[in-house]
Amino acid sequence: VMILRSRFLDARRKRRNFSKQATEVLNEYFYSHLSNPYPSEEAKEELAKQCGITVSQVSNWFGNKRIRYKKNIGKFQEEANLYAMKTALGATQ
Amino acid sequence: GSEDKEGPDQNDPSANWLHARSSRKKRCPYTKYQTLELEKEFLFNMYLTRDRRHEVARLLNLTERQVKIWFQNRRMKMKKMNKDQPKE
DNA sequence: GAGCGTCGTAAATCATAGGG
DNA sequence: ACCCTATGATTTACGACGCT
Repeated sequence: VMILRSRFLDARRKRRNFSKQATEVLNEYFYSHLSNPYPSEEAKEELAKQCGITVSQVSNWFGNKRIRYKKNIGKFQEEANLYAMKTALGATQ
Repeated sequence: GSEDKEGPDQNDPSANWLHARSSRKKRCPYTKYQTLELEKEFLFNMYLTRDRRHEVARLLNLTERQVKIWFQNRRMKMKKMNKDQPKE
């Protein structure tokens, strides 16, 4: 009974990690807008479509990313450089 | 020179984002009982009258402001649930 | 013009996924 | 199996702004 109840109450917490590809798309947006990583509603919709997730999930992702990045910039430095290089290469193409 | 680092850092990007919220109350999770009672009240009606808010706050040992904000958040949650999954 | 409404968010916390 | 970190989702608490 307790199991059933807890499952019912927390059903929405069931999750799977996003695909590698989706994470890639989100990170590309995040690091290419690092000075203001706040996508508009339209941008969120576009990202959601590209990633195959909901707009709410995109919002969650950015909320988590911003705070976790800010809390430990050092940990994300490598990732930041990687995506910065990627966009730079894309631009020079 | 001081520019031997890569370009992207330049300044601290996080300092740029949003207000550095100094004096905000730390989030304190409500007890099971408090949440349950708030949910029951919400089921009864989604909007509180002044008197009801006062009463609920007193009963649950929360401030009226906390109760007000809880209802605001709860309404937003309901809206989000309807948006994400219209049924259940 | 004080007061409550929504909207978007920060920050902490929760619950689990995933990997060693 | 166990432990630990990463990660997505949820919960408090506000600021900004709207309406009355």
